[in-house]
Amino acid sequence: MTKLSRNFYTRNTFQISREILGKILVHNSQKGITSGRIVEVEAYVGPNDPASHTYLNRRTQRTEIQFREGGFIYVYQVYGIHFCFNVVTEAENKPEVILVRALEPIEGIKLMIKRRGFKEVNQRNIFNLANGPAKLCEAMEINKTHYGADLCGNKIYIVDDNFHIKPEDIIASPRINIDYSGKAAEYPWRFFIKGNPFVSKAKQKK
DNA sequence: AAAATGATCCTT
DNA sequence: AGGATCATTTTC
Repeated sequence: MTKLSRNFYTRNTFQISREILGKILVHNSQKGITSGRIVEVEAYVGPNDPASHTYLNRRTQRTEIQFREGGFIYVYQVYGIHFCFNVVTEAENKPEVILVRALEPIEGIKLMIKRRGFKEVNQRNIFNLANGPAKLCEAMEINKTHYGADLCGNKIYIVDDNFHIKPEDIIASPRINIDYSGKAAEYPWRFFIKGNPFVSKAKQKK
């Protein structure tokens, strides 16, 4: 079990996207520890990516953290209701991120069930705990207060437990819900673990 | 100051 | 297929 350090994050976004699958996201919160294996992500590669919040280098209060070096947390709110958790990648002034879309719950399942507002711990609920970007934020209790936090710290971080995924078990497909971005909507920049039942319900190839 | 726009989820 | 529900950004 080793915590990923700075040099893991300050690299090519696509390479990290593939390598981060199978790693474990941990939140050491006041109420207890929750963790889950990352099974689905999407790459957003900045100035040249019409689907990215930093397309054409758009720099606002919201996107500011993306311009830092890799390893920091980018949290944003969508639809006024939900939060999405992203990992900042690459070197300073290369505003790229990886959106974490789904987790396979590992630790603190009872706490996650509670945060999600489910009544009981059953298989169906466990599958629905974190199989979507906003769901995992609720289950892990990640919100705006974590904007800009350092993944190299002790609160929220990612660890490697030597879980191995064969390269052929990583599926690349188009990203979800970015129809507004024209041709970029077709780019295969969503990555998930083949056959994993915790991947989000969005259209999924065989 | 006001309008438009969602990197979603849940229910019907 | 549609409603919830509001922060962030853009436009006037």
